[in-house]
Amino acid sequence: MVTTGQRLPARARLLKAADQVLFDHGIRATPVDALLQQAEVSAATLYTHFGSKDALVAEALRVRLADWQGVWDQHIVAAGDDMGRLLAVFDALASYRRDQNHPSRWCAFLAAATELPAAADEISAVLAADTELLATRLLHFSRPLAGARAQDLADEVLLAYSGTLTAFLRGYPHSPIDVGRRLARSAAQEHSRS
Amino acid sequence: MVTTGQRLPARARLLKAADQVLFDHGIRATPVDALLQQAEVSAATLYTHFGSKDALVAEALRVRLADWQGVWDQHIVAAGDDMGRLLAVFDALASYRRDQNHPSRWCAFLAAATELPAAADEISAVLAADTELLATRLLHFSRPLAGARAQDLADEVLLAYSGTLTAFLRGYPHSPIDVGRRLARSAAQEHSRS
DNA sequence: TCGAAACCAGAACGCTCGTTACGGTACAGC
DNA sequence: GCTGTACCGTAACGAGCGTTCTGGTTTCGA
Repeated sequence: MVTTGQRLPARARLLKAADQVLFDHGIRATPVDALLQQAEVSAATLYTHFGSKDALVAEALRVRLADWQGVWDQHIVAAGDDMGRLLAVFDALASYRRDQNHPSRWCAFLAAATELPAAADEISAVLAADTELLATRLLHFSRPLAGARAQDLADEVLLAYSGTLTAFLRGYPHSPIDVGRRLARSAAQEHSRS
Repeated sequence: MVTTGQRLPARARLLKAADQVLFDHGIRATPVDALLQQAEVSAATLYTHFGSKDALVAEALRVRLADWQGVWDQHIVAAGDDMGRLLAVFDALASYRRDQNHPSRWCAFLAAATELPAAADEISAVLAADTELLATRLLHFSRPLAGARAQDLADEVLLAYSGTLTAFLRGYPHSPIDVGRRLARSAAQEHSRS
């Protein structure tokens, strides 16, 4: 969190602007000029740093994934018990969305995969990495709660999490994170009961 | 299901082609020419019938919503009990995806809203209609199972359903419909227990 | 102080795409 | 047979966008 009045270097400004504009108004709907204007950067600078709009998008997505992972980490260590660690992904989502001062329509990775179906592997790879991260961690946290059926529970929590994200796009229901957490908790209880 | 060798009229061919191509390769990624080629129709015909690509997209989405609703209807009447009616949406989804001979990446309405964020109201209205349909019906079927907390249950099932759709986009988990159904069932049981 | 590297504004290029225009053909109803 | 309607293939237009180019200015370490 840099709070000095110093201007960030051009590359950082571009990434920040991309994160702010791209995932709110839409990736394809945002022309390069809008990014340049937001970042107060010239076109030549963008292309010397990144080479193409797609490459900038990919890098912005990677940064975002790393940020999101960091926020999730914090909520995992702050959790008190096994159930708390499993459900930490929902607290992290609430925290991540609260902390970013610019809105995101829903999930940058899912949106990118939808908007750029034939995109370079670089871009779709970030969604794959996000899914991989979710699947691995949720399986890990499911084990102490569901034992042999941990995989089933992990799949269910991943679905609840994805459903929460999609609810932002639908604009319904109104507190999707609460609903998703409830859903995940009842799934966990269902598995730990048997 | 027309099985005659007769060629469909141009308007119907266009709608069919739109449904086949648009929601697989992506709406923005599919140029008008690809639709014309698939439908074996000239450009002039498209524009006399629909006026614009966006209008064709909107109409194709409306047709799709009506089709989907019809499939869902069938599975509702075929269901045997309250729980079956609530979960019929998952059976309908499985049936709908099986019956269409062309693949859909995930959900046409959610994809359209993502790809065309600033689209004419016509297009975003279809996602709103889909959400409205889901919310209304799920609330209706939740009542006999959850009574006063029917709204909570309906919200949860909608999230499970949305999560299932999103899982297709992620490519994970591998049988999202089964996972979604399990999630919805345990939510329903949780509510009927209390 | 010098020189290189980073950066700027703006114009220009080339391509894609949605849309329209043009001239011609098949065919239904009167 | 005539006429109008629906449709065809193709060419052209115009706008938007990603990318590159040009020429000049700032920044900053040696």
